[in-house]
Amino acid sequence: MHPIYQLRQAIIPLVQDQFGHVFTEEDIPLTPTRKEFTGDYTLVTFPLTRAAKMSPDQIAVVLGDALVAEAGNVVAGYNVIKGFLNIEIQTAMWLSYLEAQSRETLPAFPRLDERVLVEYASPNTNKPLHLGHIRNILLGWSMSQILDRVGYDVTKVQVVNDRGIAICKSMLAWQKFGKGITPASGGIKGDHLVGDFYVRFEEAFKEEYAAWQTTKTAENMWRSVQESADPEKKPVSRDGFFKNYKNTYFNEASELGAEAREMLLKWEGNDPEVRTLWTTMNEWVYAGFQETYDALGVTFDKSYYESQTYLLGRAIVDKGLAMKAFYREDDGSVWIDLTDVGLDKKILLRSDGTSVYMTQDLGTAQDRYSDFKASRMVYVVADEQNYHFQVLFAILKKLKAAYADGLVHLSYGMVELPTGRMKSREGTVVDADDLIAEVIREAREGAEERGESEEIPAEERNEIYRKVGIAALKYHMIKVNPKRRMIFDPKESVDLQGHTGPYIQNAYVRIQSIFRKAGHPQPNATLSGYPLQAGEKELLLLLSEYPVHIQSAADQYDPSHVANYAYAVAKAYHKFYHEYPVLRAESDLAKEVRLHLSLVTGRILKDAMELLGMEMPDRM
RNA sequence: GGUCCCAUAGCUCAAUGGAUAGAGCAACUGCCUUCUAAGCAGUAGGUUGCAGGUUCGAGCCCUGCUGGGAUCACCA
Repeated sequence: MHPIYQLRQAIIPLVQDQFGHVFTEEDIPLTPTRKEFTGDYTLVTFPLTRAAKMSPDQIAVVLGDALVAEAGNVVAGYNVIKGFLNIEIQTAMWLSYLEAQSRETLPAFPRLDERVLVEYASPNTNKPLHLGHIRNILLGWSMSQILDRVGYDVTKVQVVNDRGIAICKSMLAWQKFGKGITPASGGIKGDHLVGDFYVRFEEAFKEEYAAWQTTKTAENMWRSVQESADPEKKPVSRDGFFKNYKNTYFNEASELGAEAREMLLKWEGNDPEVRTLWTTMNEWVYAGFQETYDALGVTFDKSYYESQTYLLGRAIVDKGLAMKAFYREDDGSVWIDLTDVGLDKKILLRSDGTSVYMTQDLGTAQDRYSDFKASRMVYVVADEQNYHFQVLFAILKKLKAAYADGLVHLSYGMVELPTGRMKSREGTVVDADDLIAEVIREAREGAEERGESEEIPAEERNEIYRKVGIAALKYHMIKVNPKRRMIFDPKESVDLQGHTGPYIQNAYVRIQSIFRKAGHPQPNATLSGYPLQAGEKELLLLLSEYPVHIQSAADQYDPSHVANYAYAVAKAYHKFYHEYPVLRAESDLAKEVRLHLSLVTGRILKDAMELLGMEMPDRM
């Protein structure tokens, strides 16, 4: 049993008897004692001053004395500094806690018999995955692992945006310029091939548009704009005008635009030829995505495809109208008024009867609920869609959906480069596959420079480089609070030293190395009587906090809590490792205690990293 | 303009309303004949954007301001 649990059990009745104040387990103001003071836990006495009618110091002394007298098996002693009651736990408690921990496997959370669905990664099929997707994927994956660990049944889903004008552009460019190339014939990963044709389309369109701007039609248009310009307003430059006009041109005058839109219409009309091409190219993309997912070590329980869900939501519109939650305008469009909850009015059905993105999401939510009966749904989506999810959740609440109270938008900040936002037009998008290859290469070069792994067989060595490189990348992204906008410096993401994934792996590797030489600790060893030293106790106290950090990561939907905790443990272990010899410990008992500490540390590090999607090598 | 998010060391980030705000990187100094130096120890670096307020106690909560970002489509 965790000493802090017993301490709480001792404190509650004492505080009630002495001061008539009732603490619950959760609101006892008990924190780990800061390093510069002696003690294990600190009770803050200020909240008791009113009930006790005493000064904080007096309260601390009264409680300290009572704890020593009545819970002497738990509390060894105390000191009081400025109203803070620093409590020292009996060493025997810590040793038996360590014994128990090394026998158990991992922190056990009761199963909750509640399903939570996590949506993460919503790629478009016209482009390969990039840095932003990586953040999304890592957050979603680790959040799923963490929710599973604290007791939920987790279902992981992705939404694939596989339809629309964008994929038609790729298809059209492939028809025009592809000469029948396939991923196999061109030796190109499928998602990259399709992405290349998307770029190819944009280039061709840009050329067409530039040529058109020199025509008489364009010239006349520009002239009439100038003539009708409001003299009060700042004049628009010719370039500026045509930049703004680009979309209109695409929709109204462009030949390529017309062809792409025609393709989209054919797609919607189930034209066999277009559908076949669409299926073929999307399959290429999925094979490519799968490679990237494999490299990142993530899986999904189910994929939803926009082509199958984009018409959903009509039934909900009818229901909303029947419930009078929605209303119909004279032109036939359907709206919801959310001004009463501080939002705006939102359209749900256009006047021509077609639906919008929001309607589709309403339908998809309902669809998923009938698929999985999840009481909670977590959407891992970038913060540019905060408003969208506010509205979506508010609508579902108005519709009294059964799952309305369990909706969470795990909103994460956009990933930017030191040079600013990623712009596909400027070629500054960091490709996921390139980045993965780069971090693994960096891990290899780092190891070869050190020249320590030469005796390891090549195959195992490559596996180590992969684990180390991927951990460097993943840890770099997952250690920061999700809602924070992230500046991603590629140079730093391949760092292998300091506050990094490999640093944590290294602590684990040191532990495994000790076990290879000294064997594992005795499962039923008795550790009592050992005088725990400061650095040993510091490590043990930190280890004992693990479940708290998993729980807070789950409660706050923030895996970075686990990441930062794992770093703290690794740091404490590195320090311990340097300070206290294990193989050459001063006594058998000391050696046994340190082996136990190492065992529990290794287990927690490995588990924490697994929750974050990182693998541990045994050697590096 | 409305709404939401962010602002902490030169840079990237931590810090359940609790004590003297911590790490890493970069810089400098030590430590490999000793369990893996991807490590350890140390030096230096701060008016937590500004001004008020609440509190025994504020980086954290409230108000106002400044700066940055997102969003407010019959787009997705």
